[in-house]
Amino acid sequence: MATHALSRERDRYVQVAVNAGRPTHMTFSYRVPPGRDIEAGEVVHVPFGRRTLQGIVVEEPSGFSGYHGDIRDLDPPVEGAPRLNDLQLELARWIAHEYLAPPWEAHALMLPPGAGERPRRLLLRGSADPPQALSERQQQLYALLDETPREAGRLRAALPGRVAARAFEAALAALLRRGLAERRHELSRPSGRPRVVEVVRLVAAPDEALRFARGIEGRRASRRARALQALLAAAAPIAVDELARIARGKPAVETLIEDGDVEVDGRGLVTLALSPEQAAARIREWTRTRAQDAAARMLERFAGEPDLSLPLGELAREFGAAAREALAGLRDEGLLAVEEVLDRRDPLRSLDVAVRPPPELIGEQRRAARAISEAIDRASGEALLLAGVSGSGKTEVYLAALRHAVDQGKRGIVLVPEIALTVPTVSRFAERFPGRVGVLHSGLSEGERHDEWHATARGEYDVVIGSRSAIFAPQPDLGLIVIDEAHEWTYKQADPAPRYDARTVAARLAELSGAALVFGTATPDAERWHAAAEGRLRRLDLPRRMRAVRQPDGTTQVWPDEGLPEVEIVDVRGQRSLFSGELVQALGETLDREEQALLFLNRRGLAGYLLCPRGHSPACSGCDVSLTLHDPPGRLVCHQCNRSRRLPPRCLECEGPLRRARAGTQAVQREVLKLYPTARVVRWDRDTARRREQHEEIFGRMQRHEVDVLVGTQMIAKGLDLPLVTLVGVVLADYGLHGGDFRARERTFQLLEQVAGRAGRAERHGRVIVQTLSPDDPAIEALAGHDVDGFFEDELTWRAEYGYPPFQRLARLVFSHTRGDYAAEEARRMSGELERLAAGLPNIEVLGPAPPPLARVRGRHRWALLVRAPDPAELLRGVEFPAGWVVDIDPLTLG
DNA sequence: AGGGTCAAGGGC
DNA sequence: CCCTTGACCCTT
Repeated sequence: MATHALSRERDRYVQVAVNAGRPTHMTFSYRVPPGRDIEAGEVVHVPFGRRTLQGIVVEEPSGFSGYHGDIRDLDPPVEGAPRLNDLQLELARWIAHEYLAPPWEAHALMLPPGAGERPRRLLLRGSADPPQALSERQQQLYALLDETPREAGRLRAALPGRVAARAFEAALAALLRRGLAERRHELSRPSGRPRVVEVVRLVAAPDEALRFARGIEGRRASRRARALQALLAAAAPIAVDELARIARGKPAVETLIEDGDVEVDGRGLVTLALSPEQAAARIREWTRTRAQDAAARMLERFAGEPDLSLPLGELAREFGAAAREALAGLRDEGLLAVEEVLDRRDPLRSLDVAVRPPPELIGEQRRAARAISEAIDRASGEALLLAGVSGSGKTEVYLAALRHAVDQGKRGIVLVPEIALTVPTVSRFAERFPGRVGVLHSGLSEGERHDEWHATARGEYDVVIGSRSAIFAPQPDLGLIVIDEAHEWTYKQADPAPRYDARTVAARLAELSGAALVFGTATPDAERWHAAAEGRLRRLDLPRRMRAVRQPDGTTQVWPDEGLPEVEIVDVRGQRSLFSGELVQALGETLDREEQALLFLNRRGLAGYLLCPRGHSPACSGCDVSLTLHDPPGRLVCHQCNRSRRLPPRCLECEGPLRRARAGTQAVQREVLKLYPTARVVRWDRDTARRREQHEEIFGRMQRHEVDVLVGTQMIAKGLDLPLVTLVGVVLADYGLHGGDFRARERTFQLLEQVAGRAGRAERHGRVIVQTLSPDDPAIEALAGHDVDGFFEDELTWRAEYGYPPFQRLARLVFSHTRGDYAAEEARRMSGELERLAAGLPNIEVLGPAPPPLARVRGRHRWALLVRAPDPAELLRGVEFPAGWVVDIDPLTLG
């Protein structure tokens, strides 16, 4: 038998990260249909159970999959589907690995906004005969079903009462079994789409269009047109009666005479009063239909302005009701075309900035900018710490470095805390890179986010400014990443997975792309301060405040300023009132000078702790961390190791009475008004401002000096420039110093230093008054001298001793369940399993289970474990976490 | 998530 | 007998 070589195609398989709803830590294998080209990074549709889901191919196809069950085929290619590039893929893989994140969630970070397709379940009425005996719930559901498919979730919500998912599924299953209901699955369209408008454009040559416009003849001649035509053709006078006969009626001729188009002499002879050209135009006008007329006018307009593109919607307004009909004819003639044009939704469209030349940098600013520029040129992914005191001109250094990057044909990403994404910050960048600044943050509409992302991907922006997730902006030719206020906690995503830290991701992205990375802050965080101290991070210092002075010629000159505001520590031990005499007096003087004051009170700590009047707080003997008050059992508990003790009746160190730490900006506001009833006092905290506009409103009022005293929590500490503020009062510095968390001191120091930096930012000298129960605390002493390095030297000594970050890393594991005893049991089981895994390995500790500060959230009981190791993720990677566990690598809070 | 399964308890 | 509810498993 004749045979030919069988080209037996070897099956190829891909691993797909599937968006399966409940996050999965697995990828799934699919066969690539023969003949299909596919590469890692492609967004695909895959069959998954009964449904079709969206997924991302995470590895190049290979000859075998490693999975021994049945393997299904990929669905046909998705038209217009996005695709991750190699860098994005590598970054996503790294995030999944580093943060134990589900692969879909890690990869989806890289997708354009709105690219997600959600699976939808549609239900409709089945063909079976109407119900026999149905339960009440089944009847209710059946009544909601209809011929038109409806989304299951909506039907469930429409049922009377709150119906649990389980109960809904059961009722639905019963209806499906009897053929009373049918279901369909589909994927929603991606919600992120470009907005297009249809515009009309000239496609013919202008003179051709004009020629065509003149050639448009009417189908039926009007009476007046006939008369004019006859006069034109005869080129001689015609008698009135004769003309009336031609025009089929005397009124037409009378109208012509009245309008002055023709003249009649005493002998009754009519002559043309118009030039032949004018007459021809009139004839055309009177013989055209509305559509023909509209067509002619459209052509004349477009011929006169060949680049014109008119939105389809405006056509009727300009050319009358027949414009559409006219357009159809002209499209058929190939003269005009309707094109879809991208209508960019631009969040900065209303931003009106004057382009400003950069100021001359001086001294250390110039050296810092040069060092960053050199790192950009080396393109080796180097990271630098720009440690600049408040007002030292960090932003100018960023701008100079960005300018250098752009001059080298590169681009930048700038991350700022969400709160700083206000008009003033963005304007500063837009002034230097007009039209070349994109923004990406949660305050944008989905459409704006979509358009900004795609504009970025097309390379339209030199600089993209955004919050945490802007680190994933698809900025081509990345040369510089700036992370402003790099100590801010908002850079760590805490809640839904992937729980990544944008600063660590940025470092990885810098390595992968070669971009230089700058962490800018007045108060570094412990990790970066330590890395700089060890030489792993190059540190650039800006130790002096700078003042920009506008010169008469319009340029800006920068001068060193007098220095940081003086910090006065006021010992308020034993004091009963909220304000010390010093603070009352300083406040009065500030108001007299018609300047502004900030009063800061850090009201944090969801669970309370105890504080005696001398500033002592009972601490855990094993963890050196303040104990947290747990009210129902009336005990003090350590949130790290769960050791607990009875409430001591008196302070363990000084026998003083112990009180619950209670704070309140509201009380501060009331106190100010009591002392100075005419002062305009405004409170700025989570209670008074939640949305961006509310923040901007308060900030705006402060800027316009409609406020004398601003009382607030950490919000007032952010890098906002308020030149009239000459007094900063810290009402009580101690609250944050004992927060039941190893990072509480660092956090408090950063906050207080930032708050202190708000005073006297312009030419006016600033004063800072810090009231405290712990004047001898090293954090307070460091604050008095603006001694950031001194603080960290002290802070890191005890962290090293007790094995906290940055010397060890932590992983936080929280299990939550509706049943408290089960939650505790599962936490104990996991703790046991981890202990067994860690046994014999050096340097790994499993702490807990302990109750987190929020031991019950929405009816679910929570228990927490802490793994302390040089790389805790390594230990956890092989562990199976049943539903209900949340794993956070490098958590910033233990809340 | 959304489908299954199984088992136990309840109303007819 | 069938519904309801809870617990659990699987999807390539």
